[in-house]
Amino acid sequence: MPELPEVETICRRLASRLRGGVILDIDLLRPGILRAGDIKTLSRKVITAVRRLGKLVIIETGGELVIFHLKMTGNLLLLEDKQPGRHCHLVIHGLDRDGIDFFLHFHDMRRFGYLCVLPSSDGASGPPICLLGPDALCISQRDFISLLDSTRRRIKSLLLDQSKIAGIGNIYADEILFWSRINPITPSRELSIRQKRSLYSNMGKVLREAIDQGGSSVSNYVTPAGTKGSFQKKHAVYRRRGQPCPVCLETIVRKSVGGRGTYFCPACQAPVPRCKKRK
DNA sequence: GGGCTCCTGGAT
DNA sequence: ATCCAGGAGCCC
Repeated sequence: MPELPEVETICRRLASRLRGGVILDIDLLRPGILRAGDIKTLSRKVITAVRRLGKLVIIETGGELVIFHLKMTGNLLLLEDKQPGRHCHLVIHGLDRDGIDFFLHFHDMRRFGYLCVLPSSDGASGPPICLLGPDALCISQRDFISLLDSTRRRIKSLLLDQSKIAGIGNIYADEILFWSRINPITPSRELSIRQKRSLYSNMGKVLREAIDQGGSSVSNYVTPAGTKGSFQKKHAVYRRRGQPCPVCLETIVRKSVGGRGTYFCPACQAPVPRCKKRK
């Protein structure tokens, strides 16, 4: 799915068009995607904001939070009409601030995605929002290092755990670990202090650069306008098995970590030998 | 930790 | 035909 940079791109572009607009009609083509709330309550509501939390897209009205999780293949598109595409599950029709019709389509080929309509008053205190740890772009270095020190889990699995730190997915975990020269299965607590600081710094750097590039279009991610992101052109390791490392020219390898395809440079990201007690 | 599940589809 | 896929919950 869209990860933090893709979701941030989607939210920014939706916000610029939808903020100040009003919702008129809602077509819920596949009711199963609505996980909580009543979609009809959105009729005649004014959109006050569109923001991101972790990988969630949150559309705010006067009284409700509309929360989308796009999972692997979800897309939010601003189209000219309500004609649903092959995998369209929801269309929200409204008028933007200038009185021009908008049609917000929710498409999702694999149908893992969902949405919730929750009251603004206490929606954030329940799932899915309450299940998220601090956002990867908001966490302080101090809190991040405390998190790393709190467990011996493999660093890649920890970065992917949304309840500990929200927003990083499979692409950016691999890219961040590469630039930090860290092997993905290193227990987080065993990283050197230098590596922990490097990880924090590269997390911000990689995510912000990816946002500047409109995210990564490796499969079917597109912005609400249907355009592709370009950060995939800058991937150092993700889905580059068999290709040369951009730093040392060693061959990139793929292995499974926590059930996820994991790409890394076996030279730049060699495991740090542990100090073993000898008997 | 690993494995399976929800789905559809692209690549080889 | 088989493997892989921007996620994540559930089971052991």
